[in-house]
Parts: sequence; structure tokens; C-alpha cells
Amino acid sequence: MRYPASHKEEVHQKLLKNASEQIRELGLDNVSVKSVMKSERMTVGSFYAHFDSKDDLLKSAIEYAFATTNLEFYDKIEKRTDASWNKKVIERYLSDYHRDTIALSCPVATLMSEVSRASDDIRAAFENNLKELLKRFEPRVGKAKATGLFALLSGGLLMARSVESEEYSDEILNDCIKSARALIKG
Amino acid sequence: MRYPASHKEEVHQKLLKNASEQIRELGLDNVSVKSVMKSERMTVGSFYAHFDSKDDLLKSAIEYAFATTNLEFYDKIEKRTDASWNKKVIERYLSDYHRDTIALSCPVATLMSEVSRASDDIRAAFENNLKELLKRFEPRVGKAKATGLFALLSGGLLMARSVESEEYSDEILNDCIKSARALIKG
DNA sequence: TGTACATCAGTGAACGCGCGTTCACTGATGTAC
DNA sequence: TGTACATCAGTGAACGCGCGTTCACTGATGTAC
Repeated sequence: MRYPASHKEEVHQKLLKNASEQIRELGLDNVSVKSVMKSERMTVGSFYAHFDSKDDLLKSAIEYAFATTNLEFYDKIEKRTDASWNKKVIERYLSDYHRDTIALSCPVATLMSEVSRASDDIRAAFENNLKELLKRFEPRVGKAKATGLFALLSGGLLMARSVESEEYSDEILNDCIKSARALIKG
Repeated sequence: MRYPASHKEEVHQKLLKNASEQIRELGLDNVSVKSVMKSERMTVGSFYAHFDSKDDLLKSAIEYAFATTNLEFYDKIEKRTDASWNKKVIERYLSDYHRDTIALSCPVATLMSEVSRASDDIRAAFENNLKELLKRFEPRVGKAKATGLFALLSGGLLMARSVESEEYSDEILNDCIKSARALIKG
């Protein structure tokens, strides 16, 4: 089954994409080599033709998650005025769609809890990506509020996901939207 | 080794206390029956004399974590005026001590990510405890801001824990303190 | 063009390990007489 | 008071299972002549 190099690279990218969704959907700890290979109908044996180790996979999958989220979430609204950008970011981040589409959601919110217990290697990679992300907020609301606003957004999203009642979850999102606006004004 | 009932109850409480610290320190997924029993120098076999199952342990340990944190963190400052209470809560929640003492820290911040993937049972218990906790904030800052402020605090604490550099982590805490104050004012 | 060979992505069984749970057993204590 | 027995918290080995990793093997494809 020797394929041209581009085929292997294609498979590699698909595995990364699936892994980046699985780490968000299931949590870093609950993604297995088998579950990732199975996502492309392959068996565990060839995993090591694509990645050095499971740790290598997780690190790469985190990077992939950041890259695609930036593309999907921030690049598209980059040209807006501050007021319009602020409004859009808050509403999109704290939307029920973002809350429910965990596999494609913001890696900071979804992963920061597990990353805080991960290796220095992974924490350093996470830190770089977080800093890059906050750079998009800083020119809009100032440095301190960029961090605070993002803490509110990510914390609010996690809170909305961690309760059982959907009604209460919606309330959390709405209260956080109101608070995010108050924060920017305050 | 038949002891009076009080002895077994004492051991049970110690196991719960240790488990409640381990779930925060290591994460729900990384606490094992063995690690909990080992914390009292006991062997795995007698675990089932104290708990129905590992799930039962986790649920009880979460409840225990909420109960003791409320006692330690909120009950002690309950009598303060609003301004003094707000200041104290923000500073204590976003202190380096709280960031670094993970085993005794706020269960909402530490567990919400894993709870969002847990059973309905656990999510319902978590929701009740979260609501009780937010009731302490509501008379101080109003309903919407209670939720938003707590999202900012818990999100900020998690962000500070998830980066590698201590210097940047301190910065996150400080920026979140400033933002929390702006939120209350805004 | 046709044939022989080299390549290497992918297979699937095996490895040692830690997990949650079960269970026959131990032995210090409380109770009955 | 002293002895025999019942209790039951705790022990430690065993269970089946899924994990990350390794490795001998397969077989479709590209290359050389």
C-alpha cells in the first residue's frame, strides 16, 4: 500500500483534525490512540507511522485546535470596528451554539482545566497560543480588560456547560453577556 | 478488628477529605480507588465497606469539597459590608495562594471542565451547589453580575493555572482583579 | 511493454501495566453467659 | 471474672478489561531494466 507522500500527509491531517475534536469533546485524558485511529477506520498499529507518541499527538492536536478556532472565530471578524467586534465576540462566544458544539469550540475554555495539570511542555505551548489569542482582544478593550473579559467568557462558557438544566444554562449565558458588556463599560 | 461505629465513620470522613483534595489536585479522571485508600494507608479491598462504587466516591467527594470550601472561604466573611465583601472575595479568589493551593481550592473552577462531561447525576449535584454558591454573590452585586463576576473569577483562576510562566500567571491574576472591579462598577 | 524488485502505510497480535470490582480470609474487639 | 462465640473493618490475590507501545508481517504501488 505505498501511496504518494501527499496521501500520508492527508491522512495525518485528518487524524489531527479528528484528534483536535476528540480532545475537546472527551477531554485530553479520555482520548485514546485507538479512538483517534478508529476515526479514520484504521488500526492502532499504524499510529506510530504518524506520531512519535501519544504526548506528541496531544500537543499537535492542541495546536491544531487553536489554529482552526482562530481561523473560524476571529479572522472572519477582524475588520470590524471595536464596538461591532466587541458585540460580536461576546454574543458568539456565549451563544448556545458555542456551548453545545464542544468538539469545535474554543480550546482555552475546553482545555485549560486539564492543561493546568499537564506537562511543562504542553503548558508552555498553551501559554503561547493564549497570548496570541489575547492580542486580538487588547487593541479592542485594553490589556487588563482583554484578560478579564476573556476570563469571563471562558469561565461563563464552562459554567453553562457544567449544569444539568438547559434553562439554567441559558440563564448563565445571558447573565454573562450582560456582565461582559458591563465590564467593557466599567 | 471490630471497632466502635465512630471509628469507621472517622475513617470514612478522612477518606472523603483526602478524596476531595485528590479530585482537585489530580482531576476527577486521575483519582483511583487505590490512591484514595493509600492516603489512609489502607488497601483497595476495604474501599467497598465505605463506598458503593467509585462513582459514589466521586459524587460524595464533590459535595465534601463544596461544603468545606463554603466554610473556609465564604462563611468567615459573611458579616462584612458589601464593599468590603466584594474587595475581599475578589482579592482572595484571585490570590496566588488560591491559585497554588489546588487541593483546597474552589471546586467550581477546578472541576467544572470535567463535570461538564460527567453523568447527569453529577452535573445535577454540581448545579445545586453552584446555585447555592451564587446566592452569596447575588445580594452583593445583583443577579446577573453575580454570575458574570463568578465566571470571571473562576475563568481567571483557571487561566492563571494553565500557563507555564509564573510571571505571566501573576499578570493574569492582577488583570482579572482590575477587571472584576470594573465589572462591579460597570 | 513486461517483469522483478524495493518501499513503506497499514494490519493485528502480543507485551506489561493499572484500573474497578469481587471475594475468601484474618483477627481484634464487643457481647453473652 | 473468665471463656466461647459473633461481628465486621480491613487484607491481598484474583478477575476481565482497556491502555500505550512494539513488531513481524502484508500487499499495493513506484521504479529499474
